[in-house]
Amino acid sequence: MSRAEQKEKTRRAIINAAFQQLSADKSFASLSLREVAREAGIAPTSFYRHFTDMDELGLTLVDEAGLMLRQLMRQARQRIVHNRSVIQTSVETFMEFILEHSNVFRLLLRERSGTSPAFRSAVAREIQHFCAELADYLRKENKSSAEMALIQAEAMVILVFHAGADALDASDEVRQRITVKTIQQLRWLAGGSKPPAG
Amino acid sequence: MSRAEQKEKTRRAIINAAFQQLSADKSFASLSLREVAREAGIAPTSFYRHFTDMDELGLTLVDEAGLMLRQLMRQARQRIVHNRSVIQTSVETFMEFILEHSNVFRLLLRERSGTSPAFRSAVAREIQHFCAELADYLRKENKSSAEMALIQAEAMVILVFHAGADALDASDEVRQRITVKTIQQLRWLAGGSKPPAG
DNA sequence: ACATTGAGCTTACATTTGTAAGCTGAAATT
DNA sequence: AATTTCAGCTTACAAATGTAAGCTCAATGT
Repeated sequence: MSRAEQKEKTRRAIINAAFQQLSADKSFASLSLREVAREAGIAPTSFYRHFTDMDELGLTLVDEAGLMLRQLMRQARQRIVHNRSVIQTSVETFMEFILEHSNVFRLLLRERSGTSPAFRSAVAREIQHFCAELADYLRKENKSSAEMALIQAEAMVILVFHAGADALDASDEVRQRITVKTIQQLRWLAGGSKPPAG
Repeated sequence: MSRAEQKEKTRRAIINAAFQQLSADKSFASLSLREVAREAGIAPTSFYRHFTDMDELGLTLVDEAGLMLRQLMRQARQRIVHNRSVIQTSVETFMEFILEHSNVFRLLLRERSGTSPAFRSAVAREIQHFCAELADYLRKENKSSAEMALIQAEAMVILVFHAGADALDASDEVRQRITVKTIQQLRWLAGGSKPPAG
């Protein structure tokens, strides 16, 4: 294995170790460099060959999370075409998606209002991308102004993220209830002037 | 000073110290027992005369926060009677209120999706009270079902809390924009079937 | 072929943390 | 007046943390 390959592999190991340690009971701030290094299978000091800081690692994780958001968006769009209600499909897709990438979404939700300014703005940027894409869709769909569409999208994203985070800790049954609830909330936002049924 | 009085005073000193150390850049989880004790002006080990744990202190803070929510609710209601739009008055009241108790609201928002299950459920309980009261109001106002009213209230509370936390770090001008945005979002939730103006 | 590079290692150290053990002195009780 | 209680103190320690210094040795460059 080439040196560059090996280095990349270790880098991934660090990133994956960090993601793995993130959970319902463990925030990024509570991770220690040593713990991450241990999980990644390297010496604590070797960490510095890849990141100057835990903060730098954190920002990398946020970037990674942004990627997943875009992946989620694509997946949702694909399903929308040949299905029923847009909102229902989107929320259900979201719920399925976060089950596979739970820690990513918890990271975003927490660091959005977390303690590090650098993190907050990095997360804000990623979520803004996501909102902007959603707003674009809404604007075309509803023929609303760009400004209103963005405000609408932001509200939707916050609600869905929160609902998602709640759903992660819930039983299947409760998750189903959360999904229904969220769909209802989004329908109101989508413009209560429309008839309630999908 | 009686012994009981003195003890209560120290207890308050600890609680206040904790609240003071909470800020945009410092979450509860990142507080240390020693730091809090130092700020409260007592020896680290004296802390245990009042709380068995940092966790127990944290739950006390959450209770305190619940109290403030009720206070906020009262204040908002008073203003509603002799004013214009309910939503606008409420959001503006909220924004003013959190400027005075910023750390309290940050605590609630963070621990709502934070790392400790005990905290999460404590916060959830307090916020549920708040939501329930709001839902009750909405139900009477809109003649909607209790279930729908609660779902509506929950969405409103999440949006307002997030907006509030964002507003805390913003300039007056940006805060104004956030307020307007939030009012718009709540109007949609309140039932888009009504005419848009207040 | 030899020299350089650099990823990962070991060792080491100063800090900070939570908390155990036990003392003190003033308030409360008898 | 004598005794008990207990809030707060000092001292002490083990564990964990971030990170500096410097070694190793295989992959690269010449």
